[in-house]
Amino acid sequence: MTRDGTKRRYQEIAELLARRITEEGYRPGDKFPTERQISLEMGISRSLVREAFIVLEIEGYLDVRKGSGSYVAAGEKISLNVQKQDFGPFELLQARQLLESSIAGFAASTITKNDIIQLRETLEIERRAIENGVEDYFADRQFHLQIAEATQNSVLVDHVEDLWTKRENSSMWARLHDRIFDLSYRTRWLDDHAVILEALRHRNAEQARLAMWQHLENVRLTLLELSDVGDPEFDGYLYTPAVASP
Amino acid sequence: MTRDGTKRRYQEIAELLARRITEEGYRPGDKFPTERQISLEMGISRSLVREAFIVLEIEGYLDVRKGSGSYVAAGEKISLNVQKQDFGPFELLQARQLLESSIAGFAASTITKNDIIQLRETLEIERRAIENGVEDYFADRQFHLQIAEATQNSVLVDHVEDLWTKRENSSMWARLHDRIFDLSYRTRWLDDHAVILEALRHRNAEQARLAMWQHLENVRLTLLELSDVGDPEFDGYLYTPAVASP
DNA sequence: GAAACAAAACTGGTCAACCAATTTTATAAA
DNA sequence: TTTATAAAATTGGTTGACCAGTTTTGTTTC
Repeated sequence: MTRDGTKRRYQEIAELLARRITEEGYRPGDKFPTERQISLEMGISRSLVREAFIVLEIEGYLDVRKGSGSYVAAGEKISLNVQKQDFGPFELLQARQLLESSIAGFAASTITKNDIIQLRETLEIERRAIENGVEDYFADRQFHLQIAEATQNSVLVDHVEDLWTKRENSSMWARLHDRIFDLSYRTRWLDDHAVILEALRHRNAEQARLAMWQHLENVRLTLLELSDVGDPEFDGYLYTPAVASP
Repeated sequence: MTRDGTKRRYQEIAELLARRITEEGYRPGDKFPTERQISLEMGISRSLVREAFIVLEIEGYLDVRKGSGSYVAAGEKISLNVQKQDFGPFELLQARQLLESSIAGFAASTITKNDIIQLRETLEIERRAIENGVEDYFADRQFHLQIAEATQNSVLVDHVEDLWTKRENSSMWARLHDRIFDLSYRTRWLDDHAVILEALRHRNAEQARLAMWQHLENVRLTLLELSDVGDPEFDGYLYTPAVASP
């Protein structure tokens, strides 16, 4: 329906045809008249019928096959694939390993003294959080984000942000959350961060790339360890391998 | 999706446009590009765009008004996301150079024979398009996307898709569009693609990484050349350097 | 008669041209 | 300057022609 309440042409035709399917004894798998047949029958162009068919396909009434014809479907609604996706933690880590290590390497050539100072402050926040037994998800996230920001490329920043958003939306990761922050792994990861920072400070791209890779590899191994304790829900996520070391 | 898993064309386009609406900060009431604009931009007929618009209208993304245009509708699916981000072409290319070359390198270790065949087909579509002097934005996009898909990591696919979405939404890039597709550069880029494909076929990660880097460097140099003809609007975009060769 | 192959007649897919409603711009009158 | 009105430009709406896969049909061969 358009705003003023009038139906668009294709919508009208689609409703007519939908009624035909539901009220005239069509059953799933039955062949429906072709676009040409209906256009002749209704005295309209085939394009209009085609548009109506698209509606019927989306609404789950029809299954349209090129070269063959259209068939009555008994299906659920087809929906656009744009809603939030749920990525597995290992797939995510694989992607981070590949992308963030490249970004860290690049950042080594663009990083400023001020960036180093800010990273050092973030690291200190992380250290104190662990010391006090407080959760520090935000600082962890910020550390990685600041490295992306050091590239002075907003596209890269956007992508790293997206990686963390995906992680926050990952149902599997949410399930692991408690196990992760409960343990001493975070101390190791803090050391990892320090190594990365040192590499960046020396503007050593190769070393920064490797340090970031190793850090995420450590996270990956931790997750493997944690998810291996008998939770069958992780089947299918376990076999995503690490990317090769840079 | 049809029964055999392949998406119908209009659906592919609809998803592309839906992403554009949800992820690039369109707000209810905002005017959306016209059917003609998008058909030109994508190098496809308006009929295809029109079919995609019908899907978007049904799904509640768009409000289509005859004689006036299409407007973003106030539906649940519209994200409350803030302002539209407009990335500069050189910043985008820098990011692509860094990310896509890494991805190409990784893909060299995961690619299958079937992937190679499909890439070869895409390359052939590109070749024919150039031969006939026809624009084929989709094939170019698809080539890069297929490489990401060869990694079998949906996060990486998502990120490459996002890079192209950002490009489609880049106002600067839109301004350059005509100049780019008017020239013989596309032939060189086709050759670049062939070189990348060869490297992937030999499963040579180092070579694939380099070939992708070089390809995007060529695109970057072309853009530099085109934007250097006296358009003052490109100030500020010109100084984004290439990332170091891998 | 059965199997293999070729051709032709279907099918949906894509396109460019034209139609009709709306918006914008130009012009004239107040 | 403001308003009214008409013309032009821009938008989505509709059409018929042609393209590209499928299915059916006809022919050949054994």
